[in-house]
Parts: sequence; structure tokens; C-alpha cells
Amino acid sequence: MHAKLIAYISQYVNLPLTSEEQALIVATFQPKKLRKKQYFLQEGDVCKYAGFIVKGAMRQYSVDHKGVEHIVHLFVENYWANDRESSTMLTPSVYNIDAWEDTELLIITRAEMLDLMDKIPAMAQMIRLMDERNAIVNQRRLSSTISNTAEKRYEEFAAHHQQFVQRFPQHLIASYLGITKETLSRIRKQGTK
Amino acid sequence: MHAKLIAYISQYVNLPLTSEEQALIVATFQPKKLRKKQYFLQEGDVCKYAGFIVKGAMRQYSVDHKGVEHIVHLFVENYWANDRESSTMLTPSVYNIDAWEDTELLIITRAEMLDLMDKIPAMAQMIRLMDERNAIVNQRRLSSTISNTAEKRYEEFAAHHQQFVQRFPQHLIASYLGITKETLSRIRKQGTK
DNA sequence: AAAAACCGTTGACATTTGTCAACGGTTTCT
DNA sequence: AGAAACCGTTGACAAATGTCAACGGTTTTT
Repeated sequence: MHAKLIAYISQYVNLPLTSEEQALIVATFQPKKLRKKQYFLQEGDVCKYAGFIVKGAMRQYSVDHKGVEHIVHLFVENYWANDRESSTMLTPSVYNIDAWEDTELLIITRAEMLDLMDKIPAMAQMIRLMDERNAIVNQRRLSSTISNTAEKRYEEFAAHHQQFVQRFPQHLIASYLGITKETLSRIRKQGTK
Repeated sequence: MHAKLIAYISQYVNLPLTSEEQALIVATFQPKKLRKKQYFLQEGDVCKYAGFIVKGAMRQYSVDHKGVEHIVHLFVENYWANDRESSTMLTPSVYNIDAWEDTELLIITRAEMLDLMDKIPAMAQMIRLMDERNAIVNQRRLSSTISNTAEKRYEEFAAHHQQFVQRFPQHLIASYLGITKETLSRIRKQGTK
């Protein structure tokens, strides 16, 4: 089960992992299974774990005062589920994270992660690279959200996130894009003409 | 001129800077002055420098196919102007960064920064903390953009970024929020009633 | 001092997007 | 097998936001 994580790290970094390092990683990350709809993080709780998704699909969302869900992230295999603000500031999260499909995770606390980064150079490097890539992706998404129409945003999203379109229902994609499911349905209808 | 940068770093980090480290920082960061409207980065160029703003105000924006500018970031004193995607991937930037007021910067290349992070632990720590804080801020902004109406977004923005509201004209604030200047004007009018 | 550029506002109108209700076809649960 | 929940679509209408043109008051440039 940890093989996918090892592969993920190795592919991210040019430094190879020694077998001691691999053993330490295996010992630190705890396997966890979530059934569909089960919470990984619930609004109001502090996010204690980051989870590497070995198999499955998850979503992160807030719920507004009307009870409407707003999807802020979608995750599939090889993604990390985590509320950074909550886990680094130790504040109650405003988000929920739950399993959209039955999901297998490898979880780790922040303290454990800091420890691993200390002991395993490749891990520290991976985190740095991940953060960097993440910052770039967020910048692009933000830029697209304020600059483009809903239609253009969907086109871009579909082009770059084919697997999400196939894997999550449309109303989640719509919410992720900041529009309603009805609007997305109409956009798609137009687009095919 | 470098005093503000030293103070900025010290305030960010608990490790104090030795005088050798301070000297190295002073020797590495180059002062640069920009007149109002002058470019710091132009679309199509690779972003070679990150700039710490000692005095002044800047903006980062893209220009769409109709020639409309979309503000993605506003900067004032103690902010860093930089296109991360371009400077880390060495790709041509899709953004422009220019001075909104006459501005004094301390600039540094990516290579120099990596070198400083290597030699000065406090610098490495500061960058890590900055990245972390940055990721959180971006997450919040994204979340607000997809979840809230324009009115709510403006209220939140005004509450948390008073100095921007005072310093930049409304049409830039509007663009930053992803709306037109006319819409912002009407929102503000309503809000005061 | 004159001209030009910039800025915020307003009105009239067009476009986009949201809301609400209903439907039929799934899939899931019992 | 039957009931319930889920999902995407559609229509009618409402609300939010954009577009375009114009204005007067600034500030900046010449």
C-alpha cells in the first residue's frame, strides 16, 4: 500500500530514497480507509492529518449560511487532502473534506511530517516542490476565475482536468467553477452545437 | 535602504541575523527605482527578479484579447513583486507588473535567492513561512471568489485591506475583485445607505 | 494656461447567471 | 422488487453584472 507513495515521492525528486528512509516512511504514514460520504475533516475541527490518496476520490468544500456547498478542491489518486490553514495555524477549519468514493489514504500529522522532512532530504525537497507547483496552480485558477467567463473557465477546466470531469458529477464541477449546475448544463449544451 | 528588508526578515523569523548575514543580504539585493507606470515585468518576458518593495505601490495584471486589464495582485511596502510561475519554470510570463507610484525596490535573482537560503538559515525559514502564509491567503481569496457575491467580496476586501482601498483607485480594486468599475461604484453606493 | 488624461458616477439597456419547480432516467438502499 | 435518493436537463422568470455613452471634476502633461 505504501508503494504508491514511495513511487510518488521518487518521481518528484531526483534524490533516490535509501531503504532506511523508505522504512521510516512506511512506519510513519498510517493507512486509513474511508467509506463513501465519510468525513476526513469536519467544519469546526482542527485539521490534524494530511492524507495522501492511494485510491479513491474526495472533495473539500464550505457550506454557506443557506446550506449551499461550495467545492474548493477535488482530489483523486496521488493528491493530498489537507486544510493548510487549519493544520498550520491550529485553528478550526471552515471546510469539510469527505470521501466521494470509497477511499484509501495514508495519513500523517504535521509534527510527523516536519520530523520526516528533517530526517529525509528527499522528503523536504518534495514538499518544497509540491508547494511551488501548488502555488502556481492556485495562481492560475485565481487568474482564470477573475478574468474569464463561466464558459471559458469550464473549457479550460475540462481541457486540463479530463479525469475530474469523468469522475465527479457535473454539479460538483459546477460548484468548483463557482456556478450552478443549471448554468453548467446550459453551457455544455451550447458548447456542443 | 536595506534596513527595511532586514527589519522585515527579522520580524518574520525568531532566529536573529548575524552581522555577517546582514552584510551578505545587503551585498546581494540590488536597489532599483521605478517611475510610475514603468514596467518591472512585461508580458512575454521571463521574470528574472523578485523585488521587495521598500517604498511605493505596484500592480500585477494580465491583458485579455479585448485589451482589458485584469488585476491579479496589488503590492505596497513590504510586499514581494514576482511572477512565481515564470521565475521558477523559466517560461514567458502572461502577466505585466508595473509601478503604480514611484517605487523603490530591492531586487534579487532566483539563483541568488537560492544561494542566500543556503547560507542563511533565517532566510530559508522566512521564505518557508512566507510561502505558507501566501498559500493560506490564496486559498481564502479563491474560496471567497467562488462562494460570495460581488458585494460580500468587496466588504471582506475592504475590511481586510483598508490600505489598498485608500491607495489604489476604485477601478483597480474592481478589477482585482473580478467586477467592473461601474458595478463596484453601485455596490458602494448601496452599502452607504 | 491650455489640453489631455484620468476617475468616479449615472442612466439605459443587454447579457449572464441564479432561482425555483418539475420531469424522467438512473443508481442506491432496504 | 419497490422506494428513495441522486443526477442532469429544461422552462419561466428574477437578480446580478456587464456594456456603452455621457458628464463633471480632478490631476497630469504639454
